[in-house]
Amino acid sequence: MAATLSPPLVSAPPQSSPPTPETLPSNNHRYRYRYRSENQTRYTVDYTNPTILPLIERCSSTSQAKQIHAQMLRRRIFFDSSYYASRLFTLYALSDFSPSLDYARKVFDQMPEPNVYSWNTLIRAYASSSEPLQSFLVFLDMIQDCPDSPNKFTFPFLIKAASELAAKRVGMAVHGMAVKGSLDCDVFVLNALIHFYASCGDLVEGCKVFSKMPERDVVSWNSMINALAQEGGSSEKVFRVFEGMLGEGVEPNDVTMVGVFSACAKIRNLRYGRWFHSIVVKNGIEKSLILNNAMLDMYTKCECLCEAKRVFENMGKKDIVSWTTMLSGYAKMGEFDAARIVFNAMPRQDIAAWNALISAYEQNGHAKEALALFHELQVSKYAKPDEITLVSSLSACAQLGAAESGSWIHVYMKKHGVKLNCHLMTSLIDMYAKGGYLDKALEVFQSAEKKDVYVWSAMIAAFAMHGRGNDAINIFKRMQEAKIKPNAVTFTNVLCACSHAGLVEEGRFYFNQMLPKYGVVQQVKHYSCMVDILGRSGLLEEAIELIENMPLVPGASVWGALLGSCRTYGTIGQAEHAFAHLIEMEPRNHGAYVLMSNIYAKFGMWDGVSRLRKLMKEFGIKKEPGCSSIEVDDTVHEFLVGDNSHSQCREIYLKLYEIAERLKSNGYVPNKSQLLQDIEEENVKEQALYSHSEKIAIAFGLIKTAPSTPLRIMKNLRVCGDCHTVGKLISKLYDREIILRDRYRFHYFKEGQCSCMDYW
DNA sequence: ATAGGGTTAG
Repeated sequence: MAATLSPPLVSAPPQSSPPTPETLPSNNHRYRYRYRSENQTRYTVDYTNPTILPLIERCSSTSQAKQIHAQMLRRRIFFDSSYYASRLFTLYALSDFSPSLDYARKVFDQMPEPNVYSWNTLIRAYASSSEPLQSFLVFLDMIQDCPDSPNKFTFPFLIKAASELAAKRVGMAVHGMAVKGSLDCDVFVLNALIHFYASCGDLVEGCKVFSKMPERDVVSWNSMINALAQEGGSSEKVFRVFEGMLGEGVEPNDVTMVGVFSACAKIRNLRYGRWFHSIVVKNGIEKSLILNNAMLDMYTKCECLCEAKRVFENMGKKDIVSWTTMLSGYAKMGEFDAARIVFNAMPRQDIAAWNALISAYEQNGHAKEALALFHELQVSKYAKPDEITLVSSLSACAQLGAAESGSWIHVYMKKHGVKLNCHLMTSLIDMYAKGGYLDKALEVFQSAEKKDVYVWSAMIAAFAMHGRGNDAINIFKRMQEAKIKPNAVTFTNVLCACSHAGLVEEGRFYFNQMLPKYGVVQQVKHYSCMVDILGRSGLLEEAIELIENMPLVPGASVWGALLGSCRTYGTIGQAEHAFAHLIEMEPRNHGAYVLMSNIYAKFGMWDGVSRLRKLMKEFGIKKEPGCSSIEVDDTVHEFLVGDNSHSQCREIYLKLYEIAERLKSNGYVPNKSQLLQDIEEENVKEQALYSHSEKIAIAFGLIKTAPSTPLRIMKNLRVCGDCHTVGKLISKLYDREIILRDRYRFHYFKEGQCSCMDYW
């Protein structure tokens, strides 16, 4: 039948060619009335028109629609029957072959008297368009021009528009109008309201609507389940609501199951996940594409890749989400070979696929691979970096301390006109700070127009890691002036700043104010910061008291902080106590063994040292090798302790030798105390001192960069006492600033001094 | 005389 439309079944005269938006009057409803006044003569129209309706019903393309449209204009049906006009208009507004919503709008504006149905349809079309605000403008016109009142169909669309806009007050007003129009018993209206309140973040109100409903259908339950599933930390509630649904005998459908799987995925609950999977099978629920994807997501998040692979392979239809989910499943597990195979097998590699790989590399500590991929992406023609790519890549630079590469990305952003959102701002600040460019971090921070709590917190962290405690606290104060509410992250950074700068009073002050003044509950990490602050300044008793009285289970980080301060101030008993707790929680924490053995060595308890060493060997625990890196000419050079694999190894060691001689002739005596734990022969110790990775990196930097260029070195472990002394001396004797980032903070060596004032 | 709502990744 559709084929008979072309050529037109009614031979249309040439002047009645289909209208185009250009030839139509503009979007102004005054035209509607003009049409009427110009056409006083009414034609008799057969409202049971036998030809038009079947044509509209079978219409499946724009050109067919336009032919029907032309006929209706010519035969005046369009003007004389608001019913037929509305049927035609729906084709333009909602069908998937609609040329555009603008076009539909122009057709709408031609209708002399659009009926309620047409008004609703237009509101509906805008609600799910890119301009949901238009729904409300149309609604105002409707109240003005439409003789009939808005009905039960109008409200769900309006509420949907309010959800899209996350316009809470507007939606509440619509809710009020629905109540006034006695439409608040319509299940569609109420379901829309649940969804609306949830999308504005007001689950309480959503629950209220839900619980007051006289009757609930499957969509009501789904709206509730999905609202809770999207809210963080409500997974348990999702399961309870689901059980409530089964209890009331409502059959779950595929949308229900998407919600519950997403809740499982969020909290990685495989047990529930498998149970839901069995329900899908038992109830014969249609395994729609989205449902399959949600199951896939659940299994990958629960690290159950075999199961995920089975789902994936049994899927009839796969889309890009399916592929990306599978890909990031492998990547997050560190199975990068498998991830790459999926990546290459995908029908097309969109930016999400690249992001999945890049961020997995970055999150698993393979920052170099992440950056390499980012560079590969830039030469690819098929995908363009987006904000997520940039955030991951900047984080990779931050990890590496590769500020040169990072600032290159910053330039790229400026060149491509990427607008700085808060995520990007935070990443940039973090990258510059961790790369040793505190001033650049501050520059970005100051240029920010809008700063959210993370941007502020990142700047506090930046000052903290550079040992600038008071500046960090100042930022914290300014943040409050700007009326930004600090969160748990903010306080971690503030306390960390106090710890690095030895600000005991301030630390105590802010720690105690967290809950009463700011309503932020102290977490284990805040306690460990506090223990660190107290312990570092020798207040060990107070630190221990704090641990004993804390309302949470002291985590490994708390005991680690205590053990750390025992090295300087503690008794052997306190240290052993902390160590015992620490390895009970983290038996494979190599740092703990090294620290404890350092403490034994300090007390000259060599039997303790060898006992620990035996233990480590027995459990196969290896000391993490020291590794330092330096960025020269956009390339990150990495050196392991005692490394001799670099192509310029010979020059480096000659330089090291030269440095040693020069330092010694200036009165330097190597400090070997921190090596006692793992090397016994005296001469080897001295050699080891010269082979520490940060020294190798410094030597390399001295060779490869112009005189008086600052050197920026990144180290994976804490800097040892000897390297710290050497750093200070080199800064003076070679007239070089050395900016050394260790595991915890920065050291600025300049003219023989270090910014940490030897407090670290 | 026509009709509507809820969903997956990064």
